[in-house]
Amino acid sequence: MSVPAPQILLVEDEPQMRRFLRVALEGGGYRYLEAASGQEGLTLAVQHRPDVILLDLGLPDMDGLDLMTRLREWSRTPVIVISARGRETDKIGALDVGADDYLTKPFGTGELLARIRVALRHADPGTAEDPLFTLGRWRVDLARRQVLVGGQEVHLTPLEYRLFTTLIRHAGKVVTQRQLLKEVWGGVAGAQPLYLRVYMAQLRHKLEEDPSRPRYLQTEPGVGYRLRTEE
Amino acid sequence: MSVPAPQILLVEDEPQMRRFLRVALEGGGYRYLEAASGQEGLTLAVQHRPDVILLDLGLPDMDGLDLMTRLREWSRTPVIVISARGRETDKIGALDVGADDYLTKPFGTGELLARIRVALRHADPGTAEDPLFTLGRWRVDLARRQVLVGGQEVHLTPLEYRLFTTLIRHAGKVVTQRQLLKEVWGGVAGAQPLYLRVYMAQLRHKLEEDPSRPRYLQTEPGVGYRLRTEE
DNA sequence: TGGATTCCTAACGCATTCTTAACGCCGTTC
DNA sequence: GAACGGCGTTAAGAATGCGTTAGGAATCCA
Repeated sequence: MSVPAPQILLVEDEPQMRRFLRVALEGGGYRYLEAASGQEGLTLAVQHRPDVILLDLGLPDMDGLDLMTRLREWSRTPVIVISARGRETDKIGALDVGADDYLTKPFGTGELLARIRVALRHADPGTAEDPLFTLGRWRVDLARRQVLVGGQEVHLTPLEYRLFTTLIRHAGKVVTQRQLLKEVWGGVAGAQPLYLRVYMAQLRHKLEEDPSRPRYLQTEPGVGYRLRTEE
Repeated sequence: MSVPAPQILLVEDEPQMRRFLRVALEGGGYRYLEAASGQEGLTLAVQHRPDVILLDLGLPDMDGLDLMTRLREWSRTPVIVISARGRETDKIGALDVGADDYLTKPFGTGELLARIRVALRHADPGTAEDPLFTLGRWRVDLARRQVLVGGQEVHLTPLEYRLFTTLIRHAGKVVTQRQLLKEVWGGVAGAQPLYLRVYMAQLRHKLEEDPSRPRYLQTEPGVGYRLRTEE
């Protein structure tokens, strides 16, 4: 399952710098967006909600700090300032109105990309939802280690849970007994096919509507088991 | 009602640099803590849980990147690297193992303080959000380190509080015993699952209505513990 | 330095979970 | 149609893990 690449907005008036950074950013695997003025920068920030903003302070139409202030009124998107001004008061001013980092030109693209990774790391937590596996009335939250049947939580023992999630990982496909024993019991000697029968029965009792006629937890006689995914 | 000043841990072997930064940090209104070696730094980080860590990479007893890696196993405390090494590869390496910022010596104290403010801003995820965690009759003010049960304040020892807030940070999810031991005891060797049983029992006695039938502080046998969030 | 708090550790009883065995059912084979 | 193999079911003992208590060690603070 592929997540779209993070999008970077560059606000910079010098065409030469834009070309340079465009190559660096696209080479780094990011989606790239550019604005040549502060006004355009704000507009694009609203429209595209980039994941990181690179901001040159020396813009023709408005002061960079003003732009920061106006941006921070509604957005907490990480901003990395890139500037030719290396004076300490410039840095302090930018950081204190809400910038997250400050790079003085000239800088290496490697460092810039590393600092972008830091910014993305900061923005990330809480953005991602838990991946859910759903099937019929079942809802499995692998991150929470939680199994719901029709909204009702069902408690699974460690072995039951491992057996179940192993089948989920190979959903739709037949998993051989040998493979299940290896993945669930960890290749410990003495693991017998009998275990599978016992625990599959327990899973069916806890999860299936009619355990004697399993709808999803199906047996492939002589081979193994399979989690049926479609009706 | 005043919140205690943020605490900064400086890990730096040169006494001269320590003196200089101590003055700067205390002058900036921060509580100050120092370590002259990497080992001491890790120990103090575990014991005092500073809000920001300033780390010199050139330590005598261990490599700064190793320290970063070991710290990141259990903590997300912002780390600002201060280093005499200004090579780009040094910066990239440090940032990619988890550092949040990289300052090359010499630097101005004004810039350092501004970057500390940025780090503190990042660590406090909800300036506009609710710093309160509520669940049932519980109210936890993470900023003030205060726990209320039905309006009544309940005193927790440092370890109890850390264990509790660790579960809160992963609310709803199962936290494995290994992970809890790492995050609460700081990966110190000798931490045993027994500790968890003892402290979970204490937490339940202080927080749960019926400690023998916990409603929120739940055990996942063989796996870990979980703070239940929904009824 | 003394007192109080907090932490670590051991021991015991209880609950859950795992393992193992016995038995019944079903389909296939000879 | 009897024998066989594979599977499901149930139950009981064994093993493991968990909760609880308490006392001594370590630490902190005045």
